[in-house]
Amino acid sequence: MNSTCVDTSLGFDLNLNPYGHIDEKPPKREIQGDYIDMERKLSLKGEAIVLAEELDRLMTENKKLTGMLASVCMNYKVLQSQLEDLMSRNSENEAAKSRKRKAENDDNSNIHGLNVGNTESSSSDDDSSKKPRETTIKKKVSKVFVRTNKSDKSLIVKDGYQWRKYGQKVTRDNPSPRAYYKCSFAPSCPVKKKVQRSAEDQSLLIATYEGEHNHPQPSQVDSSVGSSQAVKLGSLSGSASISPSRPTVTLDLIQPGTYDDEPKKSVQEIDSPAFQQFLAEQMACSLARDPSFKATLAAAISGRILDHPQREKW
DNA sequence: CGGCTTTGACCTGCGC
DNA sequence: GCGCAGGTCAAAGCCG
Repeated sequence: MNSTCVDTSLGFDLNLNPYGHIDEKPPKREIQGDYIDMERKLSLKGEAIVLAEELDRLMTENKKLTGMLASVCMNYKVLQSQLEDLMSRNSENEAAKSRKRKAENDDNSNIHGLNVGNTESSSSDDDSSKKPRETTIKKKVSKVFVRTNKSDKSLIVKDGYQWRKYGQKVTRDNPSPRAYYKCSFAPSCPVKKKVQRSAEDQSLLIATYEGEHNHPQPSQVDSSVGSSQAVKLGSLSGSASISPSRPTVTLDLIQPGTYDDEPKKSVQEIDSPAFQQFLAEQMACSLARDPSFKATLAAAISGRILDHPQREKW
C-alpha cells in the first residue's frame, strides 16, 4: 500500500480584503461627513481586521494540521515497515519448520518460480509407475489470511476462482480441520489451495495457495461488473504470492454489525465503501496505538490549546 | 443428471 | 521396518 500524503492545505483564500492590505482604503465615496457612514466605515474596518486575524489563525492551524498529517504519514510508514519486518520473520520461522519435515530438494525451481504444475517426469522419475506426485516440484506458495467470524465454521475463502474440494484432514498441531481444494475452472490448472483456521486465532482463516493459475480469473472472463473486482483482487493476490519468504496478506472481512446476516464475507468486498471505511478505522486505530503518534498528537493539541487564549484576548 | 462435498481408505515421506 | 502425519483418491451421498 502506497502511503500518499495528501496535501491538506485548505488553501484559504477567502478574499476577505479585496483591496489588498487591510489598511488600504476603499475608493472614496462622496458622502463623507455623514456620521452614520463614518460609523459604518469604522465597523467595516474593524470587521476586516477581525477577519484578517481569523484568516491568520486559520492559516496557522492549517500549517499545524499539515505538520500533523506529515507526522501521521511518517508514523504510518514506520509501522508498515515494522509490520513487514515482523511478517518476514514469521514466515522465515515457518519455512524453517517445514524444511525440517520436508527436506526440500527443489530449491532451484523455487528461485525462478517456474515449473508450476509441471508434472513431466525427470530422470529420477523412471521408477514411478505410480502417479506423478507434484509434491517434489516446488511451486509458488502464498498465504492469505482471511478474518471471518468465529462462529462461521465453513472453510471457504472466496477469491474469485472456482475450487473443488477434494479432501479434508485434521492435522496434529491444529484442532480445526484443513480443507484441500483444487482449481476447477480449468482441468489443467495445477493450483491447489489449503484452508485451515489458525490455531491461535479461530477467527482467522489461513489459505495457502500452491502454484499459479494458467487461466484468467473466472469473474474476469464473465462480466464487466465483476471484472473491476477481479482486477483488484488479482493485484491483491499478486502482491501476496511473490515469494514464500513474505507472501502474506491479511484480509479483515468482518464488518461491524453486518456479519450475522451474511456469514460468508467474500474477498470481493474490499472494494465496498463500508470496507474502505472499516479499513480507515483500522488504520486510525493502529495509529492511535502508536506511542509516538500519541505524543505528536498530544503536542499538537496542547499547542493548540495554549495558543487559543492568546488569540481570544484579541 | 451433472457437479460438488463428504469421508474413509490409501499413498508417501520422514523420523526413530 | 514400523509408526505417524500430511496429502490424495474415489465411492457415496447431496443438491439444484
